[in-house]
Amino acid sequence: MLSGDTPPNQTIYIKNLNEKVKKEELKRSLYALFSQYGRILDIVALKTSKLRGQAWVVFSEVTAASNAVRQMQNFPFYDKPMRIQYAKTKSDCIAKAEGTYDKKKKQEEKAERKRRVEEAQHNATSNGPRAESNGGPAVSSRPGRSNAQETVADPNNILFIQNLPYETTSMMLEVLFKQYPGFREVRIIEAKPGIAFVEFEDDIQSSVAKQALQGFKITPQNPMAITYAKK
DNA sequence: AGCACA
Repeated sequence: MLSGDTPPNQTIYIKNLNEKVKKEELKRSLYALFSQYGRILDIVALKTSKLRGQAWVVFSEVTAASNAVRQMQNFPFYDKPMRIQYAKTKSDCIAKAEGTYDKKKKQEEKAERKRRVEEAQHNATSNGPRAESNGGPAVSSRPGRSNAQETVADPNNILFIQNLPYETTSMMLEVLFKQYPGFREVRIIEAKPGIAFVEFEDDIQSSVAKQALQGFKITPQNPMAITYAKK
């Protein structure tokens, strides 16, 4: 069964984003990463409790969105694999451009959403013999075993770089990575084009570089995918 | 997990 069950839309909806990243930086990075698929008209990201960790990227073409959904699916971005779907509704900026944007209708929808939230809250508090929130044993079941985070490698002072263009040299990578403190060396594997290992002194320093260069494009087709090397 | 337009 396919998981992306929403019909194509020129806007993509991204979740599982790293919530620690500041909004402006997040937008910039998303722009850098996704502009390779087409013209981006808008990026929406809110940090409200309900909307943090999510973003909408509006493309000028549905085909661009489709490629982005497929090709960037699970792309490691700020240490977390992106989950990408088509947006459920048309973005305001599109409706505005089409002249179909109806401000009044929009306000009604917003008021309606708000109403429903308040109603739900009202039901939760005033009404019914609901179990109150003071009795819970605070389910902090962290069962010693790491329950399968789908093979995301633990932090490591060595980074594993994928999706490099064939013509990448270790010198090119060195220029990029040595701007970050703790840089030690680059190792490219002649027999395996497209990948490289970059070593730092410790995993804090490697993490900084990893985050900074995640998605960096040596060519427009090659956003780097950086993960920690396996131990 | 969570679909908005600060």
